[in-house]
Amino acid sequence: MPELPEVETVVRTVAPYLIGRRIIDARFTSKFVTPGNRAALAEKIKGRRIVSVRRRGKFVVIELDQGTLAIHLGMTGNLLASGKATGHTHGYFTLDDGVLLYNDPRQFGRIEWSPGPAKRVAKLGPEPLEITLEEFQKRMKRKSRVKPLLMNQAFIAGIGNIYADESLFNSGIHPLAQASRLSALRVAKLHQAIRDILHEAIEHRGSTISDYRDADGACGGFQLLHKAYGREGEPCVICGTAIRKTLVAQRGTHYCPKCQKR
DNA sequence: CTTAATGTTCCCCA
DNA sequence: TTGGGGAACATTAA
Repeated sequence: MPELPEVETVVRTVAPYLIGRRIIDARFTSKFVTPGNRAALAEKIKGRRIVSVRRRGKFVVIELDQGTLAIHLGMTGNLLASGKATGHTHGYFTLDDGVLLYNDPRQFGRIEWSPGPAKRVAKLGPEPLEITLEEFQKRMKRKSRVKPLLMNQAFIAGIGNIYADESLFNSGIHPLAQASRLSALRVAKLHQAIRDILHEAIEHRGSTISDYRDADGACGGFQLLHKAYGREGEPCVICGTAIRKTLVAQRGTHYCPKCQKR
């Protein structure tokens, strides 16, 4: 569920509930979401005060007065500022004012604590909304196909399946095009398309395909504006050709066979 | 019953 | 070292 725009929306909606709060108690119930000693993890954060809540790539980074929590929402994770625990609640934080729930049916998400700065975000590539065109051009000199490269979090942090498809559609680039063989003009178009798509998706509070909700439980709205993702067989908004769906790096990939060239 | 789903990681092979 | 293919993780819905 969560790519950069969704995680950004979660951070913006959850931060006001969390900043300055003290964690009174924490409970974790999944050996997948919280590998290792879950009781020890709870003890480490019990009594800590929340200093800041930020996004890095697809991670929610919660800075405590001692240590840092890095939360990845995986495919079906939700961070909610209210609600009752269910069978899918694998993290439950009692705050001095309010609660914080981590729900995740598939349990692909992770909640990790580091004594210092979040260790998990250290190896992430640059933020797509901050990288300059020059830096982007340099990094694109790779033999990899362009779509899997965009989804590689060490290459650029925050783009997933939806926004890779949408960015490639908007720049007219075929998902199987080799990154290093794209002209400078097309690289510049892609750089701009990524920025435009992510900004627009954040404005619309992300895309809700199935599970994604913000911290208040609200759906996003950007799924209504997708031009490629999830539109197999529907007409391309530019040329009318049916959008095609194939498999690229084991992920469903949507593109216009006429507008997007290799 | 089978397939696919907003993600990541690990193993194998070239 | 880089890159591609496949599997694994757990659950639900079509």
